[in-house]
Amino acid sequence: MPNDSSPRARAREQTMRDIVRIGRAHLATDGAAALSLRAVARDLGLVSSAVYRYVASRDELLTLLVVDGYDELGDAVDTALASVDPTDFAGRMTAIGRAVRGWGLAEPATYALLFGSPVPGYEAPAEQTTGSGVRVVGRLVEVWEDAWRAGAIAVDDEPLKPRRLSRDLARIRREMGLSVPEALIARGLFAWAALFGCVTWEVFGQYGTATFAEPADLFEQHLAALVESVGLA
Amino acid sequence: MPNDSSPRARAREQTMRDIVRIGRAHLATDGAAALSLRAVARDLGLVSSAVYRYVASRDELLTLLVVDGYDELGDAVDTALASVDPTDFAGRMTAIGRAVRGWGLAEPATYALLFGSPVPGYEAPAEQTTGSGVRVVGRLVEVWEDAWRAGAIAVDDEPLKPRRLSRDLARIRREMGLSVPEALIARGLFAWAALFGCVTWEVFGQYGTATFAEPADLFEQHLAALVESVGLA
DNA sequence: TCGATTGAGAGAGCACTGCTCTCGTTTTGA
DNA sequence: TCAAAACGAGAGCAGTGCTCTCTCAATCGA
Repeated sequence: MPNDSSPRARAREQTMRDIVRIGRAHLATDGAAALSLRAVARDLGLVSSAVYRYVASRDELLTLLVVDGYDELGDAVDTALASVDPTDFAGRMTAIGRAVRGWGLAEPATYALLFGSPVPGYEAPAEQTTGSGVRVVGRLVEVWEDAWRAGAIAVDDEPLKPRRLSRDLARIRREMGLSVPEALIARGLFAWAALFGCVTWEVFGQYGTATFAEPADLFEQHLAALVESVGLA
Repeated sequence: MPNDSSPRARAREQTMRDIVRIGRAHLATDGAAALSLRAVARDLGLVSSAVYRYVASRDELLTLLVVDGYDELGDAVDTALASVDPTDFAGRMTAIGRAVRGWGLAEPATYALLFGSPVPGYEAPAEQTTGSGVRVVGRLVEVWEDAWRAGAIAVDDEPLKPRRLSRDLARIRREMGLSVPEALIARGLFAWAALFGCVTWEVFGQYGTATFAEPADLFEQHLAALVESVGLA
């Protein structure tokens, strides 16, 4: 086993970084389905079989890019949150939404890899991706939890119907150590899915022929609806 | 030119139907990216080059499947609407939502083709797909328009800010001949994107490890939030 | 009815893909 | 110093989309 700081180990790390970098570039220009290990190898100046020393398969390269994407999105959200007053709960939620939209529009191919169609025959291995994948929703939950504790959210505190749903939500509440009521968890799950729905709609061009001078204006309206949907002022 | 009802023409139509049918089967089992003209040809008992007599390219087969999918989804929505009291506006909107979710869960691969990542290098030709693609949102608009005319929707009738957004919404209103106020158009666009966001989240498994005894229960909560978001009782 | 045109299918072939295997060469750690 | 490990190259297999040419049958006009 080579030492961690041996020339060979450092060269290996550099090659790994190059593979991810070139892979990201191909992803951005050609999309996930067209991502080719052979093309990455060519750009690296290697023969195709050589990259299999670093990446076990095309799917593993996809996993690397998935983790890379989740991390970058998480960083974008955290950066946006850094300049928001922590007691401005609606502002924090809005900032998260804007950050997700901004990153999605800037990196549509990676966004599609994370939130678009599952690549057939490929399932992102949970142990490698969930850690980075839950960062955004984690930040959202933090906002709702903080807002609830501060009494800034108006929502019913009664159990939802039917009881089996109430049980599931209560279990999630317990497992995550939350103090927000069940109804807010349900509303949070809605807001989470709806937020990405709005961003996906715009990134994938599903609005179709409807054109807007400044699409961000419409998104701000959507954000207001999202903030409203969880009972934030 | 062969007659429209000549044996050759009828055989050709049958072969076209077979191609779409087999293509749908492969789509369902292997996904869009793995859709292979050669495999379709094998299942048809033809050599690969022969199917090019019917379908110009793999992308054209995808287009056929896109149109087929939009039509099937539109039929599902129309069927669901047929058994709803037309004056029950919230019920109509709920029925549309349930139909979209039900179809998406039943046909995840086709759903992914329509609402997931755009296939790289492939853009669905608008002239062939938009006709079927706007059916669902068309039904939604009908509900909101009817509800507004019946006075069943509570929403501000003042122009939205900024003015450039107001102009765009007013233009859409004029072009579609709507009587609903601008704010309701914006809320409708939100509800549209959010609805498909919720369905996509479930079809693509983005809820992750959070499990529900009956996911439909959660979706019903989401539907309530959607109905609420457009100002319907 | 006959000849020309058209459509359909088969087969070969090109360039590409993911991936495996073997073969030398270089670097590493004991 | 030397065996082991890592590395890169190359060949090869099976699959892909797509094009080209060939043959044969169906169709249509005169």
